[in-house]
Amino acid sequence: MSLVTDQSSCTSPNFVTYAEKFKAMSDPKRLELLHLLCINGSTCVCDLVDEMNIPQSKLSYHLKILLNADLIFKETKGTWSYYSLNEDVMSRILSRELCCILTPSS
Amino acid sequence: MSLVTDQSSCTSPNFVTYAEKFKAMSDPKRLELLHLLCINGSTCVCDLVDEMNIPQSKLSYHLKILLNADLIFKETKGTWSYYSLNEDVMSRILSRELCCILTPSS
DNA sequence: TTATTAAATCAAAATAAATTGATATAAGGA
DNA sequence: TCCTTATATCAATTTATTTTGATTTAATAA
Repeated sequence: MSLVTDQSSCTSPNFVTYAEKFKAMSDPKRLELLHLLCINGSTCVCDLVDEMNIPQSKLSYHLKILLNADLIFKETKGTWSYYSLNEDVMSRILSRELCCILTPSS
Repeated sequence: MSLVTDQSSCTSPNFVTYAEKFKAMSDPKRLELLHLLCINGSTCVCDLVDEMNIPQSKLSYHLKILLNADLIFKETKGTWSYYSLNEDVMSRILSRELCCILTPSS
C-alpha cells in the first residue's frame, strides 16, 4: 500500500471546521489566554482578569470564542468558572514546536 | 537540565506573528488553496482560477493574504505567476495530522 | 432580605475584512 | 504598433468582528 495514498485522516478534509479553529487562534490576546491556561492549568476567570489586564466583558467574549471552537473546556463551581485547555484538540492541530508553547509539557 | 524548563523555541512566544498566520488560515477558501498547492505543487494562477471556481480578483486577494503571512511563495515567469507552499513554515506550525492534509508527503 | 461578588450578556459604536466589478499593468504574439 | 491574455489593484459596498460600558443573572454571605 502506497504511503502517499494511505492518508487515513487526510481524505476530504473539513476545511470549514479547521478554519473555525484557526479563526479562534487568530488573535494575540486569545493566544496569550491559551498560553496562560497551558502554563497554569485550570484557571478561574477572576485570576485570568488579573493576569490578562483587560476588561472583564472582553475576557468573557474571548473565552467564549475559544470555547465555541472547542479549544478549551469550562467548568463551573458555585460562582466561579474555571477554564482549561483542550489538550487533545490542540495537539491534533498544532506542531510539537507550537504545542510546547500552547500545551503543557509536550 | 530540566525537560520542562528547556523549551528553547518556547520562551517569549511571539503571539502577534502566530496570530497573523492563523488569521491567514482562518478561511475555508484559503485552506482549500493551501491544499491545492500541497497536492499540485507549484501552480499557475490561471490553473487555480479554474480549480477554485471563484472570481480572479478574489483569488488574487486570498493569495496575497497567504503570501503576506509567509505561508506560500510566489514566482513570476513572464506573464504567469506560480505559487507554492512554504513547507518549512507550515510544518513548523501544524501537527503531522494536519500537515498531511496541507503539506505533501508528510 | 439585602448586599456583595463572579461572570455572562446586551446594544451601540468602532474597526476590520471580504466581495464586487471595473480598471491598470505588463508580457507576448500577430 | 495593436491586440490578447494574465494578474494585480482600486474604490465602493457589504458583512463580520471587536470594543465599550451598562445591565443581568446567579451564588453566597451578612
